[in-house]
Amino acid sequence: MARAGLSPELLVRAGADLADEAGFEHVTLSEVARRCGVKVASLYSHLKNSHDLKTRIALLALEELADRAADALAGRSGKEALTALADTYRDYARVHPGRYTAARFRLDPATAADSAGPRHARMTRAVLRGYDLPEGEETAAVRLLGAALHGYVSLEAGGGFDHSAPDTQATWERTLDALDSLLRNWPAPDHT
Amino acid sequence: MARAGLSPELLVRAGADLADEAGFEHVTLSEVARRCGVKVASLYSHLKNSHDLKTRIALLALEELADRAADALAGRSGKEALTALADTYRDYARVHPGRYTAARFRLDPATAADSAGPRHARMTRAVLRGYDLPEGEETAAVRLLGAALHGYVSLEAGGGFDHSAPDTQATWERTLDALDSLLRNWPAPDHT
DNA sequence: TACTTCTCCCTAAAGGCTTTAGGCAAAGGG
DNA sequence: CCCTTTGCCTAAAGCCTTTAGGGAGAAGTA
Repeated sequence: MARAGLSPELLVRAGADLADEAGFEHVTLSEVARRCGVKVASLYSHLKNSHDLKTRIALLALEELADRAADALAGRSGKEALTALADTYRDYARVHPGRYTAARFRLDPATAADSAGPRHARMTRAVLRGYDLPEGEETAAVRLLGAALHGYVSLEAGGGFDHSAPDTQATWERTLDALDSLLRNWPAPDHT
Repeated sequence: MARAGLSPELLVRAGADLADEAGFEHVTLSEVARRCGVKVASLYSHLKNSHDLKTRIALLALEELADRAADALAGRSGKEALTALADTYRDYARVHPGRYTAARFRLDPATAADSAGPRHARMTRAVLRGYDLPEGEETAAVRLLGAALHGYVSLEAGGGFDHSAPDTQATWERTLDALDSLLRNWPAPDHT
């Protein structure tokens, strides 16, 4: 039998491409094997199981996304940085919808800690450094910003905006304007 | 054979409960049949197929969520309304995580149009009526608000906030303060 | 070069989920 | 009371995952 030259990296890449084409939920060892011209059982020498494949695709996506975000952020601050980070996420989700979904795959704590996840958190905090938020408000702002960006991108990808009127590019720009404005005018805690 | 008294409603309810217990991605006709004390093939008299079951669970969740939101919004406006709507979503997602996930299940356009989805959109717009947004900015605000709320709730549910410091209740309240403030001070389009 | 060892991919098989086809018996109308 | 309808069943085929065990290249050693 001619050797196919499999490796975890090759399989993960094939799985990630499959995710982008067919959706992350359709990523299957069988299909990956088929695409690599190999029998399913052969994959088990390189991957623990199906969950392992999905985890590795998630790690790949987080890494790719963090690399792009880091490039986009270099040398920018304030609204420019906000826009750069946001556009990076949105563009990635559009070009690589399956990978983007994979990036949300739930990882166990140890794996998550070793992933590029923390890099993403640091980059978000770096963007916020361009705004001077009150002491102790950073975590709330990180979460709001993360939520708004992820929420927008995932609703858009999920077709949630398909049946309402204005094109999503316009409302995306307004969303970034609004977030920028919010960060520049972060409200004091409301004690009513 | 004693009749089990199946019906689409019964099966959908069983499926929704299963989703809440095991996660929407583990909802399976086999498991639903098992829980109803019935063989799998029997389900096909009541449901078209597995996708049909998931669709119906999604419709149920959207409906339940819209009913609760409508109750919570009754008689409120401004920040009270915003908080009521937001808390409804968050509480529902915490008590019924599988149903909440199901509510994001992608529906075909015709089904979506007939679902409670449009009610949700109308309620969000109703909340915004309590703020006077500039002409033509409503859709952007609807999307930002929907994105922020869904994003927060889904990141929280997905464990995205598990490994950072402050408790999520506090940052949730700050998030709502921030969104309220943003809606009260919606920025003019930025022509820089 | 010839032999050994290891690695890689294969076949085989068991178990789970989905879906369709066809049967039997309980419910319910005439 | 019969008979039609309906509801749940058995059977079977197809696809996916996972484990066990085998054969043939590739690589190291003499």
